[in-house]
Amino acid sequence: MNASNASSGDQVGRRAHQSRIRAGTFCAGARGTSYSRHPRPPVPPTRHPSTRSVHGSGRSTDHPIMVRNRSPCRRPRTIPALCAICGSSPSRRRAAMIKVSISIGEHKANHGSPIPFAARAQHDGYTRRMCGRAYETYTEAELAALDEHGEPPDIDWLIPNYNMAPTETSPVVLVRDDRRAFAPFRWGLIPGWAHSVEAAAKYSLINARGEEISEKRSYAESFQHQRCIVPLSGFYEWKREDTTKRPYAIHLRDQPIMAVAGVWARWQPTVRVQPVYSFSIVTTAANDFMAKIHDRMPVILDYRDLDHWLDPDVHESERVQPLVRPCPSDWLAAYEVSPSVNSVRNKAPDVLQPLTSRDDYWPTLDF
DNA sequence: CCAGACGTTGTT
DNA sequence: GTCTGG
DNA sequence: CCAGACGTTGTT
DNA sequence: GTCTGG
Repeated sequence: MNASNASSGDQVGRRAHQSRIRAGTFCAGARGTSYSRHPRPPVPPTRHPSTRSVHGSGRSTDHPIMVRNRSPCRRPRTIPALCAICGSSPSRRRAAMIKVSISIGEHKANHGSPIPFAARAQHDGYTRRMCGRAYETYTEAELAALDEHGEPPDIDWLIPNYNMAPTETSPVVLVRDDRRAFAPFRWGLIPGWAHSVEAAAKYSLINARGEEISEKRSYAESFQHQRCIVPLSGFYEWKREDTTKRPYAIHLRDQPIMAVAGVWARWQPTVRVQPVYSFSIVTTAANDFMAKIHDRMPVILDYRDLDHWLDPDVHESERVQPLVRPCPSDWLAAYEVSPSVNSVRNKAPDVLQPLTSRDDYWPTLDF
């Protein structure tokens, strides 16, 4: 039986799927989940993807009741002690300090830059816009292509994810005890020395620029000793034009699985807690095909290079770095999808449906 | 030496 | 505007 | 990547 | 853990 195809079982399947994802454990027992190779998603329901409510809380300071009702018991409104530099509230600073383990002094010291605040926000650019969404619809049988003996892995946690976002769990392939192994890792690298998962997330370690990965403190160790493959059916990329952004699904023309280069890490704050295994996707400049959509792309490896990439004994940058390059353009194809994929909450297969006809499908042969 | 950071993309 | 969570 | 939150106190 | 900045 095929859970993702049965329309009556769709709701149930989806709910179970989501709760499994929410659980966020890396060995969550999603037993016996199977799905077809190329699921035929149901017709997309009409959606209003990004209708944002603009109105405020509905309570303003000049609300008649608020003005009239000045009982003597009421405490005068006090202005919270906002940071004079960044304007952050005490609670926000406290939260930040707890999470990142910084002191008040550090908080203030962080404002040492001579660049005015508004400009600094852009200059420092703690924003995240990158290769940040993917999908995984392959089967155990298809994963055999990544196995060293060409055998399908014996795993019971493989779940289709039509809209995979950072913090979610993905299968990775790595070398463990001298052999390739499949394991469910969290997307977003958490280096072993990170103070917390949240603190690591602040640095947006979901992508590693391949050009400088060996020199970055957050990645160098992983790049040297802990490389992995992230098997993706494809990934989403948003093409920006003027003020619009339209999502595309990008996939291989000839293979159901792209072997994306990744690096992984193990994080274990104390011996009492379970370690968290996580990964980051290595990115590189866009090839000609991808450049039509975006200027960056994940490193997609040739299957013949998997051993080389995964080999923990290969640690010299000169031997690994050559693999970090854009794949040939003619490996790829793409098509536009509905903006419903924008929301990570939309997990149903229909986010993969071509937006209109196949007219906007971009086989590489178009070049 | 110690303290503190450790990142990406896109846009300016 | 900026940060967090998925 | 995008969407959505962004806060406190005191009481259950 | 390792590098950078003061």
